Amino acid sequence: MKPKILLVDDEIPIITLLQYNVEKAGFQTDIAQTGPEALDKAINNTYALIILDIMLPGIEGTEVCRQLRERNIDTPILMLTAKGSESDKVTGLDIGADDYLTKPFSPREMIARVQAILRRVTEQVDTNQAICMGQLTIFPNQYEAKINGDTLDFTRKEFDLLLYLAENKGLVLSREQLLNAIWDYAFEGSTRIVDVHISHLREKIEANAKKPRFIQTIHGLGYKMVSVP
Amino acid sequence: MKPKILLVDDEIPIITLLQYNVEKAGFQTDIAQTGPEALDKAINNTYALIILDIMLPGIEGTEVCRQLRERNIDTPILMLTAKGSESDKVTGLDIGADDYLTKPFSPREMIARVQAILRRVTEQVDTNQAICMGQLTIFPNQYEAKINGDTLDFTRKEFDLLLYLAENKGLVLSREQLLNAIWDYAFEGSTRIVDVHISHLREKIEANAKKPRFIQTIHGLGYKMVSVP
DNA sequence: CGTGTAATTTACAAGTTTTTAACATCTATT
DNA sequence: AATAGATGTTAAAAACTTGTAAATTACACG
Repeated sequence: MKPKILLVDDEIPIITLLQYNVEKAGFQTDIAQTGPEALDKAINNTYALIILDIMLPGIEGTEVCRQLRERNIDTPILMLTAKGSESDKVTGLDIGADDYLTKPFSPREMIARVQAILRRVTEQVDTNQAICMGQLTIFPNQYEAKINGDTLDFTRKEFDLLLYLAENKGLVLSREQLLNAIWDYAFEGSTRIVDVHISHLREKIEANAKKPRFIQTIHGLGYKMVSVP
Repeated sequence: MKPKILLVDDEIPIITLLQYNVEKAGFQTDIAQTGPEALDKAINNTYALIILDIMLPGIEGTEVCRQLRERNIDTPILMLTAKGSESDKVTGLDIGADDYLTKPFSPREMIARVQAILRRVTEQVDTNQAICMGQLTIFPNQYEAKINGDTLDFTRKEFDLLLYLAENKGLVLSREQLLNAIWDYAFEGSTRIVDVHISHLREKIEANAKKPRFIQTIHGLGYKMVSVP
């Protein structure tokens, strides 16, 4: 799906110009003509970017920007400023905009800036490949997992174990295999380490479940992770 | 070395006028008199700017412009148009020109536009982009960050570290990774230098927070920056 | 050459995780 | 149902990691 960009300006000709060029560059658009409308839309939707004029009736663009940041809405913002005065530029960035553009601007430059901002943002998404298992999503590079949107924290061994189970979901893994994979070397003798960590893991990811769901015990063999409990 | 500008027009008197003024303004020049010649030169050389007449024998100026953009050649283009009707074509602004100028024009105005475009382009290289993380905004080019509008001061290492964390926000970065990224080479042995700088950073950006917020410690692994603490 | 600032090392307390060990509970088999 | 072995759970000990203050070194600048 194409990324969606919110265009905020009170002048129809500017909106039209923006819309034409932004859509031509391969984005979807949404429009707001006043500060309150922009706030409302930005809060209740997910945009890839907001192009925000500084001069708006009602609430100023700077104020819209500041209020969004206050609510920890991190959508990248490209500010449009009318004058080239330094003060405008500084205040634009001060309040949490990602970049600014002085009117009049060439459409090409505008698109270049839009893409520069998005490039920076999407570069991160690349590194975010996740492992999905029903309600549970694991983010290997962030040492983090989410269940129904709630973030779960793990200790290192717990996370390594969870990740290994998830990477081999559906397979029965013996304690020995898990020891070799996660503890780097074969523990001598018998140890219950794996069981203890499994127990902790279950406590975290199966908090409100009576029976083990994601992690199943295969008696006499080991453990197995299943994606749809 | 002086920036080089490609002048494209089929009328020698116009070329001469352009050349005289552009060179007087401190640029080098190159000349093309037909569309194909212009395309060839623009593709095989690097110019700071192209001044392109819309009326050309063979291929029209608009077509030259479109073909260049199609090849992802981003050299800024200033179009020259004869009358209002022609200028419409350009103001449609979908052919990728950066600005246009209606003939007849004053040399002074032409130079002003040339310089405006070049300023915009060079500015774009690395000005104003900020990194935004909720209340915290980082200005990479200014060695400065603001939190709720208050300016924070950092030492160089602190800022480098903050910036690197911010650029990789969400990702867990090991001490070794940070050392490689910010200290340029791998420190031998064990050192606590990263921790010490993290401690200083936190003191500055998390002044009134009990628990670490922006910078999280991932025990046994390293640190991770999050935009919504 | 001092002086002041920043960078680094050191040291140790405080904090967290991992492991062990012990006991409770469960499962399969007779 | 009894039993032996396997698994679940918990708490405390051990091992390791991190936070930070203070001491030391490096370094730029007058």
